[in-house]
Amino acid sequence: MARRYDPERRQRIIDAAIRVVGEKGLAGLSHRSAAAEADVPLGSTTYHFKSLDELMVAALRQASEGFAKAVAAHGALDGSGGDLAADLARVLGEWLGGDRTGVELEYELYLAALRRPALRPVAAEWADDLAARLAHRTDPVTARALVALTDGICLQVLLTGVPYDEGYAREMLARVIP
Amino acid sequence: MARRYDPERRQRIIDAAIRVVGEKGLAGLSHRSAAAEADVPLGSTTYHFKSLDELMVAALRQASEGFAKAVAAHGALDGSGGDLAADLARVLGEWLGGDRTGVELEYELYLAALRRPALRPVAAEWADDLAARLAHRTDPVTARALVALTDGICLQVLLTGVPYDEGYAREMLARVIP
DNA sequence: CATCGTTATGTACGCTTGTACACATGGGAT
DNA sequence: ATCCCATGTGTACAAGCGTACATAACGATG
Repeated sequence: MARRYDPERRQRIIDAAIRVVGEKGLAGLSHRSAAAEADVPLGSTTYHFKSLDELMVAALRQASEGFAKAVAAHGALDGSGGDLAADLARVLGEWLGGDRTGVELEYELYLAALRRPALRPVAAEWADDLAARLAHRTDPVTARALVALTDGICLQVLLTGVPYDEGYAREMLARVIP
Repeated sequence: MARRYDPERRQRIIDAAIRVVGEKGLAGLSHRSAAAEADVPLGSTTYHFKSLDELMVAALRQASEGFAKAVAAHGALDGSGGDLAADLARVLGEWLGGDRTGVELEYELYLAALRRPALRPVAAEWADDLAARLAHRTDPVTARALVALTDGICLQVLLTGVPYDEGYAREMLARVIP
């Protein structure tokens, strides 16, 4: 048989699951679809992830961590001075500008977390991470409000099809910063 | 046979679908679950709603209209003077305070629209309706930002389990109002 | 080399799903 | 009275699902 004793089998399944969610949505993720995408037999996914929730948690956690690292690597939010609202608006623009797979995946996580308690810590973790990052440049209370407004703006863009308006976002974010 | 030629059959199915979504989530809605809840045979739901999307749109549209009417009847946002931020924060508090079925259903609709284009007009309609209502007390641009911040705050409450803090909401909403 | 536990694989079972379709029924038009 | 057609009903089918499980293959350990 091909590819037996694959030391990175589990990781490859997670990567495949992320691709599946990105393409077909969370509802399209199953043991079978992940297995097909990863090119492994069905039994392999059920072995590494006893329940489907387990696979979902692993995939979504890795996806959101990946995003967090991308933002961190970008570094736009790390500077201690300057215009925080403008920086955040620019990061949002870049996030929403290119491939939206990551964005949609993030909010799909939100949606799923509403009904699946197992995912709630993952969603909360992501929001807390961004809030903590913002708290370096403002107070924690304001940071949380910025996260909330950010979420709302992204949802509006994703749902209405209206293109992202960086100037508008910057102004509204600036209003929240005291 | 019982209850043949039921003139409100279609309506009863929609009501049942809303109850199903409230209890089991959007993922739990199927022709069969709605039929069982409405106490009608399977063929009846497939007759009145050719596709499942059709049933979902009908149910969620009615649910969001119901919410809009409830807010309108409350009248807290209609006054021309006073503290808009406080009023909005209070309405949110009442919405989030009691039975959260309606809230969860609303945001389930919101987030599900990300992947189901059929639902997007319904979600956009709901947001536009709230924005229009707020625009009576402030400018349209600010109104949209208030909707965004509102959405973000609600999501944070729903996803993190942190109790709703009306004072915090009022202050952050007030910052957005110029 | 023998043994053991981990990892891998294929298959099977029971269940739910969307959808199609043939048939029944009765109200309204003629 | 008769016919038509919208409405109602039951059943069947193929597909997809999660999960369980018996078996096989390997690495490590003795």
